[in-house]
Amino acid sequence: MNNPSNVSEFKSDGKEGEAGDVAGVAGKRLLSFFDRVERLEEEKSALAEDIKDVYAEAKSAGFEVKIMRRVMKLRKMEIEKRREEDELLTLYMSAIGME
Amino acid sequence: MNNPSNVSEFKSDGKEGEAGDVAGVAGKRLLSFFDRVERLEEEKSALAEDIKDVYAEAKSAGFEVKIMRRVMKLRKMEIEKRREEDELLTLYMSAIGME
Amino acid sequence: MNNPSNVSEFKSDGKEGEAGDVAGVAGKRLLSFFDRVERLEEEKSALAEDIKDVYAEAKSAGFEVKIMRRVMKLRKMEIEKRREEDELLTLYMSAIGME
Amino acid sequence: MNNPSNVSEFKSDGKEGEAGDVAGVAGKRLLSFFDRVERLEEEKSALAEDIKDVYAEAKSAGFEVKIMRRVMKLRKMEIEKRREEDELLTLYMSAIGME
DNA sequence: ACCGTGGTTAGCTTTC
DNA sequence: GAAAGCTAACCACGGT
Repeated sequence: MNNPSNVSEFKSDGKEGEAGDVAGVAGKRLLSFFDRVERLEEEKSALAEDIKDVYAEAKSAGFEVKIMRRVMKLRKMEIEKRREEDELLTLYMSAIGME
Repeated sequence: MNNPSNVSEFKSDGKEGEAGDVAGVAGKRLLSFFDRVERLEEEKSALAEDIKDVYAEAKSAGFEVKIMRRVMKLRKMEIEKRREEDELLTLYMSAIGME
Repeated sequence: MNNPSNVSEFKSDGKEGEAGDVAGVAGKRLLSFFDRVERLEEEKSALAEDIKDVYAEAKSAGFEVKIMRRVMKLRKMEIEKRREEDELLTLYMSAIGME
Repeated sequence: MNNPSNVSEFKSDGKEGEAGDVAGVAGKRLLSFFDRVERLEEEKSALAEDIKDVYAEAKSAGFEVKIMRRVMKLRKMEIEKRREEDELLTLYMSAIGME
């Protein structure tokens, strides 16, 4: 996309009026995307906070956060590995014509 | 914490029976922390997926994701900046006895 | 480092003469770092090329590159996992005072 | 390549004996490819380590790694640009019969 | 309060 | 031209 028609419609504030007044309907659409992303990121940050809180709680219960994080990482790696093995199997099978 | 009493109770599988059978109640507690973290991380990942989806949707609507991400970053910085300014303002005001 | 003494010595070409003429000896030192990095990156790129070549050779021998890459990935993950497990064990041991 | 004759010969461990005992010579060939790739990737990783080390050294000499990476990027782009210009020049020259 | 480390994300490269 | 894999920058956390 070398000369995208939507580019001129990017705007970051409302100085020229309501979003969309200038550039047409695209501004509104874009704004809606931004709002959705912003909302999702807020929720995501909240979850990150929650996770920190759990670790803090565990720490004050006498557990070592550093080790716990490692364990979690290992768990994740195991899940990943299993998933990868499954995918490989699928690949094999389709390669030899089974499905 | 040089010799934490709970450390010896870490275990990663159930070979010796239910968590806690061997090490007492701490193992159960620890396991519960792990599960809570895992659960939260799954939700967090799901949200990350959602965000990616929104960007993908925006892209197929003709917008440039790269630019959009920049805008989101700026938005975030502005919000952050405003928040800090407010805090500073509050500080000054309380310093001179206003509230 | 808020006001690093070396900053003014960054320069990317030789318009003002030999590196170091202006800023002193630091320019020469910096240039030497750049050259070393550049050399290493060239070697690295060459290896990436070699790897591509091997895959190409395997492909023309009738093997499926896609699957081969997956196998390599899995191999790598297994090695990583093992390493991670070892490190975790080390952490455990130091946590309970063994070494 | 829908039904490659070598596919059935993929195997990831040695349970059935030496690679190649079962599937013939192809297994050995494949294994050799894997080993070559693995070897090259190890060398590549080692170089990546070396590069990191150089940056670390530069950092402890008071330079800013972040800026240095930018400079390297620019250098690379310039080299690339020059190369492309040369190619274009060659093309033009051959187009008008010069060599 | 800073530094170092580790994890996440974005951009780039390469593949299909 | 889209999709995936790789690499490098960024950010946040924990430790000192």
